[in-house]
Amino acid sequence: MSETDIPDIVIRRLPLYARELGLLAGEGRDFISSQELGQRLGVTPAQIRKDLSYFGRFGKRGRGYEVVGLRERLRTILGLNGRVKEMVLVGVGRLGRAVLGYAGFRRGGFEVVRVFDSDPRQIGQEVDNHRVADVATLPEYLQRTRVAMGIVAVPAEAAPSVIDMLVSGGVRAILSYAPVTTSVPRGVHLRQIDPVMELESMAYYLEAPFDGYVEDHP
Amino acid sequence: MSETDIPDIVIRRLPLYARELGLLAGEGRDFISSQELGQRLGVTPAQIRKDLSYFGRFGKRGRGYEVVGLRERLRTILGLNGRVKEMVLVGVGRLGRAVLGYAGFRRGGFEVVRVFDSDPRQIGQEVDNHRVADVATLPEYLQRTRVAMGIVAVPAEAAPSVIDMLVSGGVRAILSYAPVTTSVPRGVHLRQIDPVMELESMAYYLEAPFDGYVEDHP
DNA sequence: CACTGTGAACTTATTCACAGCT
DNA sequence: AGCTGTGAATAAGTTCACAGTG
Repeated sequence: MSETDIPDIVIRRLPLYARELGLLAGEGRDFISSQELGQRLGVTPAQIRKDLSYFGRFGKRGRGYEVVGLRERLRTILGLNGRVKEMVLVGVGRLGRAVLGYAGFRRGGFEVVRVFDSDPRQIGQEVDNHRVADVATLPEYLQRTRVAMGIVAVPAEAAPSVIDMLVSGGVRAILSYAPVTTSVPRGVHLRQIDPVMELESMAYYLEAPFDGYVEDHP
Repeated sequence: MSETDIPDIVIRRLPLYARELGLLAGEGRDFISSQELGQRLGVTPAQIRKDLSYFGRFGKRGRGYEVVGLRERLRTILGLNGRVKEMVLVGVGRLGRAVLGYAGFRRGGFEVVRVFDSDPRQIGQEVDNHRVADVATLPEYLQRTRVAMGIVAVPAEAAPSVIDMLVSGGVRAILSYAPVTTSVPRGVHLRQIDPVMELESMAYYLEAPFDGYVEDHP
């Protein structure tokens, strides 16, 4: 059972489960059934059980899942129980600074270890305890350190070339905030966060603001 | 053909198409085939054609799609060609301020029209040209203005109650940055942005950092 | 006996493949 | 000739339903 035969959509739900189990642990809860966990997450119990079954048998029949234990298992599966995951950040404009200051990364076990920018006015500045490095030094840095994750917070125009640099440098997981599609080789994982696209798609449901868009159907 | 029989997954791709068409228009491109558009977006041409066919026949056989025209059509379908979409923002901590300062919303035709917080130290302050209002006044404000979209940038603990207030006030599209699952009634659309979850799921692919997670399989 | 784990059934989504236009 | 638009075929994902078990 190699990791690649597990659907990505399943992998993406694991952090959701882990997150909720963390909350449950905080509430002092010992066991939880797929039924109740599903209710809290808006997911069917069968889906949770099926998802977990890709990785093993973690439940106790008649009892459910041990909250802390399952959370640990999931974090181990995700590779999150080793040391902090180091990331580079490219772009320290408004957005990059917000990312750098976001405490959630640190709390989740991710840490920005070096920040880069191409703007001469930024390079050399101190931002949130990081000296901003010239993006020209990024390849050398990646070569040397083998950092495997990167965050892209540069304008759309700059994003493709930045992403190329990251990929060439061996970065295999990239989170991009730039509103542009960029292709990456197989084996490299790129996730985009674009709040505007989320809003745009929700706008569709606000009302039928148009009528007869099918008027030219035969 | 009511809007509700179009799969949500199709609706979510429309902004992606519209975004790319905007870029193409900027490049002065007149027509594009589903083939080439698909290549640029990492989507199959058949998928693009099928998606568009839910709404009408927008292409010219032998030529492809008229770039500006299709973009306008898509934006109209999404309800984005009317006036600016007004939103409330709840939470003006670090994250909320970053959201407020993000120029992409304005560019995309979305505007934060009022900001709220529960922290007495924030209430009354001026943030990015907005006077921060007490979240206690949110219900009254929604009642009066009928603003239909909201952004939630409060800590996880506070998010469920804030989301409830928005829903009660008639907000039907909510973008939440809080790392917590909250259920909303049918008809209300909630999208969550959680960069940590994205990173966590990508971490899985970084390497097989574990071996034998199936050791207790039969 | 209340739950999990899981094949089988079903549903949804994607891709194929080609007729039909321009 | 080169593309779209679309039913039909295929693939992927979800849910059912129930045997098995602590």
